[in-house]
Amino acid sequence: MTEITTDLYQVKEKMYVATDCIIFGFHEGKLKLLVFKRKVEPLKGESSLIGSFVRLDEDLDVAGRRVLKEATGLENVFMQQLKSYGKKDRDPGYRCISIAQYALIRIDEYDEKLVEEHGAHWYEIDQLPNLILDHNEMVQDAMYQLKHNARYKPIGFELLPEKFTIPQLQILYEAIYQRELDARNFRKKVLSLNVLKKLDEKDKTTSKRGAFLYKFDYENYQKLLTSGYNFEIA
Amino acid sequence: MTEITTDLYQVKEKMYVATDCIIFGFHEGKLKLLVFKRKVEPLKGESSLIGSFVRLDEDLDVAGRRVLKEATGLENVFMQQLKSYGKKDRDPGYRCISIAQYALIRIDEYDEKLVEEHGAHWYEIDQLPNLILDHNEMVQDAMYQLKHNARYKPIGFELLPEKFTIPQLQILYEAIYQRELDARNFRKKVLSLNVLKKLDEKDKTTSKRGAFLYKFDYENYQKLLTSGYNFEIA
DNA sequence: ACAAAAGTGTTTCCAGTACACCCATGT
DNA sequence: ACATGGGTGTACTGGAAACACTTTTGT
Repeated sequence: MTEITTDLYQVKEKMYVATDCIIFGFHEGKLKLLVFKRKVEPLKGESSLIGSFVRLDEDLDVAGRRVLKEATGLENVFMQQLKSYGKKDRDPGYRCISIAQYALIRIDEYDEKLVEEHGAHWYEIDQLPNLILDHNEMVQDAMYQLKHNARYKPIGFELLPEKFTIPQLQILYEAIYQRELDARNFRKKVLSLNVLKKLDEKDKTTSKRGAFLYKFDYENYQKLLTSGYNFEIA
Repeated sequence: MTEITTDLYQVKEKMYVATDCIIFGFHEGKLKLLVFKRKVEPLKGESSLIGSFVRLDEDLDVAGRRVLKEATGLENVFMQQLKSYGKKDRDPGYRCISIAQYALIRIDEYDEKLVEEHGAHWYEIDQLPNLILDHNEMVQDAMYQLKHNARYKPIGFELLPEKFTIPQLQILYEAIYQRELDARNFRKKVLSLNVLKKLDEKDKTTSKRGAFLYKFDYENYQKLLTSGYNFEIA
C-alpha cells in the first residue's frame, strides 16, 4: 500500500528547476505575505508559496514575473532573486531545485479576482500558517533580506501607493524592522535623503489635521545613486 | 555548414543545473582568483570558472564542495551561495541554470598538483583575463558580495592562515576594499571585536621587530553573535 | 473645548576619522 | 647607528538617539 504511494513520490530521474515567489504587501499598518493553497498532489490543500517550473525558453527572472502576474495580475513591480534551495530531498515528488524570488507589491493594486481563484490569502507576517516543504525557510530568509535591503536601498516605497505620507512610511519601516522608531528622527532622516517630492495634497483619512502626501523622486534617486550616496534608513 | 555547428550548440530540450565556483585566495598581499582553462567544447581552452552539473542525488551545496575539492583538494572551507544565473541563452550548449558559489581558501593549503592538472592559475583580482559566458559577471557579483560580507562578518579570517598578524589582516582588508586603511584605527577596531586570541609567538618574516601572531576565536565569536553584536569592520 | 494625529529643534553621546611619534630588532 | 616595520593615544567631527511641546481641525 504505502509502496505505491511512495512510488508516486519518487519521480527523481530528472532535474527540475522551479521558482517560488515570496510576495510581500503592506496593508493596515501590517506587513503581509500572500499565501496560497496548493492545488495539486502531493500536499494538495496545504499552505504554500506560489511557484512554477522554469520553462526551457524563459529567463529565470522572467519566470518569476510570469508567476507573479498569473497570481496577482501585476507587472513591473519590484522583484529580486533571493536564494536557491537545492537539498536533494527538499521536494518529495521531484528532484527539484527552486530559486526563490521575492516581490514587493502595492496591495491596493493587485487583481483580487485572480488571487481568489488561486485560493490565496494575505497573512500578517507574524501570524503565518505553516508552509509546505522548505517554504517557511524561504520566507524567513526573505524577511531577513527585506530588513537588510530596506536599510540601504529605499525599497520600502515599493510597498506603498504612489502617494504616501511620512507617518505611513514610518509605520511601514516599523513593520519591516519589527520595532518602533522615533517620529522626529525618522522624518529628519528620510527628508535628508532628498528622494521625496512633497505634494500640495493632504491625506485626511487618518487624522483631522491631515498629513502631506509625498511621491518618491526616482530621477533624483538615480542621480544621487551615481554620485555615491549613503541611503541608510533608520 | 554553419547549420551543423549551430545544431551542436542547441541541445536545449532539457534543463540542466550546474554550479560554478568562484575561488578567492590571498597571497603576497594580493587578493586572487583561481581561473581555469576549459577542457571541453564548446569554448575549449578559454578561461573560465570551474563548475559541474549538480547530480540528482546531491545537495546543491554539496555539489559546490565536491567541485572545490576536485579542483583544490580542500574540504571544510568557507563557501557560500552567491546567486543563480538563469538567462535562457547564457550557455550556447545547453539550457542551463548555474548557481554560483564562492569560496574563500587559505592559499597555503591547497593541493598544487590538482590545481595544475586542471590548468588553473591564480590571477590578481584586478588583472583577470576575460572569462567565458557570464563568468565575468559572476566574479563581479562575488567581489561585491565579498566586500559587503567582509564588512559585517569576520570572513576575512577564512583567507588567512590559522595564525596571522594584525598587519597581515589589514593588508587583506585593504585588498578586499581596494583602498588603504589607517593602521591605528584598524587595530583598534578589530581588537575591540574581541574575536582575536593573541598568541605568545611572533612572525618575523616581514620585520626585524616581529609582529605578534593571533588566532581567530571561534567560540567567542559564536557567543557574541548570539548576543547580537555588531561586527562591522573598517 | 477637546481629542487625535502631524509636525518641529536641541542636546547628548558614541563611533569614525585623522593624525605623529616611539619601540624593538637584525644588520 | 640606522633602517624597517610594529605598535600606541588623542582630539575632532558628524551622525544616531533621546526627548516634549505646539499645531491643526473635525466633532
